[in-house]
Amino acid sequence: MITLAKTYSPKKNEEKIYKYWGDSGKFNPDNLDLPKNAKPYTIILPPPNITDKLHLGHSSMLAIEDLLIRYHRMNGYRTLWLPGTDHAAIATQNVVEKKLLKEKKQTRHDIGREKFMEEAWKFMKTTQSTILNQARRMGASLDWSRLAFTLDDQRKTAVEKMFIDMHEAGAIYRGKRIVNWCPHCQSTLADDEVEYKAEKSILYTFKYDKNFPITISTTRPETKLGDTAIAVNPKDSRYKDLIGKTFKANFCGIDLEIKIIADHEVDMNFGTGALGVTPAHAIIDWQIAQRNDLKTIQVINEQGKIKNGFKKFSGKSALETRKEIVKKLVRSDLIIKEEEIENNISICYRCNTIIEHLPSEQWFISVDKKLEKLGGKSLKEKALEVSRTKEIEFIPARFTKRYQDWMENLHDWCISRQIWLGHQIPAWYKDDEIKVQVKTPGSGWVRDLDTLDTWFSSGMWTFSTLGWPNNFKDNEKSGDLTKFHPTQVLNTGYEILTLWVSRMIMMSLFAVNEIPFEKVYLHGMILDQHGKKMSKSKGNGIDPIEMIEKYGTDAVRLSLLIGSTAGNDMKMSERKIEGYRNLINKIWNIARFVLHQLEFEKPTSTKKIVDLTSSDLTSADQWILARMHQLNTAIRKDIENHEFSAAGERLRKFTRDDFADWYLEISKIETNASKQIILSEILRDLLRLWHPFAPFITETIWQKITDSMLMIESMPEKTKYQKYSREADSFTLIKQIIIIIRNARAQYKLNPQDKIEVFVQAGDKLPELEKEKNLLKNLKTSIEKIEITKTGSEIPNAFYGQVASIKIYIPLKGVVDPEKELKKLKRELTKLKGFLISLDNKLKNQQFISNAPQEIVAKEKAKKAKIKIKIKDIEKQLPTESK
RNA sequence: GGACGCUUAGCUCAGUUGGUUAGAGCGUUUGGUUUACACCCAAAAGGCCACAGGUUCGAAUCCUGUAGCGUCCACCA
Repeated sequence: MITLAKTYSPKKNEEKIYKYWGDSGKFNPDNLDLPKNAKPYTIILPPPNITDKLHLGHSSMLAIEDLLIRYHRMNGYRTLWLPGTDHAAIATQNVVEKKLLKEKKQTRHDIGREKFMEEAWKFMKTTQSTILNQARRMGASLDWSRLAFTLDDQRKTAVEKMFIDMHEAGAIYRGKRIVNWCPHCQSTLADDEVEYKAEKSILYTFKYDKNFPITISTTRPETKLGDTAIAVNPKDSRYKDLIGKTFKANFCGIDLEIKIIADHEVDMNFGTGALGVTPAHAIIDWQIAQRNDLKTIQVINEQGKIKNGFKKFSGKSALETRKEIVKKLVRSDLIIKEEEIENNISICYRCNTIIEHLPSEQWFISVDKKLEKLGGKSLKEKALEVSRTKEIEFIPARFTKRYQDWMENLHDWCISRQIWLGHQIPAWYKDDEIKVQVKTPGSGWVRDLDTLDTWFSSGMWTFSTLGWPNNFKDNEKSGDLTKFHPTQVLNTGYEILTLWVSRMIMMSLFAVNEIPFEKVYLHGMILDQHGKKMSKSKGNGIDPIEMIEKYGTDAVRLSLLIGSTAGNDMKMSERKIEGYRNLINKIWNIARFVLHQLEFEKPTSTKKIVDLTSSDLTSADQWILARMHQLNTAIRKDIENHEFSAAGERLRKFTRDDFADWYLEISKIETNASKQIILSEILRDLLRLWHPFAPFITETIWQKITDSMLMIESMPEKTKYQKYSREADSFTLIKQIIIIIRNARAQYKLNPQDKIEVFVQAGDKLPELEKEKNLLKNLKTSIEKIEITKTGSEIPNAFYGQVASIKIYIPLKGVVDPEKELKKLKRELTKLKGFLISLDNKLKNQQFISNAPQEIVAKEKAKKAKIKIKIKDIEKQLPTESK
């Protein structure tokens, strides 16, 4: 006989179970016992940044993905979940730099590139092992044999090949552009790595010098040292006469040559309607300069200081210079207005330093260039096409629009970064020559010191992890790439939809000529109980590992899976996790009861569920089997629709309300021969269904009752309980009677020892209820006397009672259908009634059809058609369900 | 400035093509130690579905507007 401890202890079992799974090798799809044509199911884990340990957001991602993976593995798919981590370039470099400064009081420049990288690798190795261990604690069934890192050797080969290929195809070019420059990180930033902070700044309205004919406005007077033009709107009558002329000006001691030009981008209503054009330090100005062939004068250098050649300003910081210039302008009486305005300043997303816009030589990916490789389409066009044709589906669908809007407005992507941590760009320079290749072209050639944007390597993630480029020769896939690409789902937070997802789509289309994934499931953020973002600095974070220690992994997983829907944020609290710990314990006790009650020995049943006939079954048996059928089919639908919360709630409802609270109670009274089969089979199938949600407890119980591994068992057959799907009537009646008795008991405030008499008017159901009389009496109802008759003529027709005894009269009129069936039928009848009324009205009012707009007529027609079909359905049902 | 989302019980949220009386968990109150479980069981209270219009026989659900909250994008000299 098998016994279980009184409460389930996650701590005692989880590590053991995870090791058991891992040792079996079954995380690796190559070790699964599958037919050759088994369909693939692949998820590539979005690689967590290697900067820090995992937070609850990662746990949520792991829970969702592991659920999908386990579900599909149990449904016979060739299931691969591939783990990895991301070197996160700037982010990690900053962390390592901070650490270096704190521990050794050194900067990266003090120790040099090579030494720094040694430190970085040491750091990354430690963090990686922390992250991977955390993933294991979450129960993630990742194929560790395929572990990848965005900066490892295999990925290095892939990244270099990609760069060279794209350069050859003309998709990568080197050019001078205004870039976002972080003076602290000493690097360029991509547009979406720049953040904005609302701040009050002063808008100065002034003239360059006394004789200058036009007044301009700016919040950054120091950049005006590099002005080469003033742009006005061509429609602006105030400046019409000046357009085309060039003026000399002496701006705070610096000589400027200002051309007056017309440009449609200029807003006539802002400031004076005249824009001082500083081509080197503003993006719009740069564009205006390009259009009008203006000179570019760079004022601010890479350190955020004024460049040489600006006399006394040279070498001073931008802010200092601004103050001096303002002072000087005031003294010369050139300032016309100073007003405080609310504007956004750009800051670095990593270090919050104010960004400078500088012209710089950088590497770019061209998103608009038509590429031969893509059949004459540009990366942008291709990436839009796959979302428009629904080749890639976004869940929830509303994110399709966000993706497309963003894609349409995408500019060329600057991919070079002046940092050390990352993939060094495979480009070589000698005098004015550039060669793009990995090995040095010979003596005198110097390699580009820059590294690639971190999204360049993570954008290649779906195929670089599956063996590209080795597995891709002559446009033919081989190996893992054939087996597992395109992947099925990418599950990630909506905040990196644009940052990452879009890049992956472009890179995959270019490299392997196919989409990287079929579906993008976007999950929300995990917030604290007040709806605030969890962050280290606020100290409001919940540490997943701490919660796992306290409540067990299964409870943490359930708290993340149930009660959250795609694309929506979720508030998390410890109390929630505690609630699911209780549910986990309930499952444990259900198993404990089943094993104890039936003195269950393994292996057992000779007969199977499908062999049972209705003569073997009581009404309760039939009812639970019918409920089980509903559960089994609905769960599949839920998971396949990515409605994990609904699936979990359905399971909880069945497990607790139906199975534990009703059926197990009844099995204490009824002891027919089929009980053992039903109890043990439902227990087993419940464990299977729960497994993707709560893998540890289900496997722990499974190990007690079988010799196999639950993780690679099959889900219960879809049709397993089908033959019982319609046999739930009698027990539904019993449930109703008991609920009425319980209500009466509460209403009359009876004590448990108070006895009651019950009279049931059963109508057609008399024979069935007579059979169940015993069950009714024994189901903790304290019924002293029960009388079931066909009609109510010889029994009292009202409640009446005294303190210690009460008689309850329960009329059951005619046929009582299974709740759901009845509800459905009634809904249809209501619709039918409504339709007839509306049809009547519309016939009376013939103008409707002729006057109504086309789309409304069409809608009406569709509605009618729909209802007509329903009427047919009802007509089919009515004879058997007659009233 | 542009786009999107949210507003449902005290709290956290479901609510699937419009359809009898709007659901769940937690919390609260009441009763119960019934031999799987107090990490339990039974029951009760609690909702003008943000507001105002509209479409419809019928609206939490569809449309328009308003307010509050939130997210993303762009960035203004």
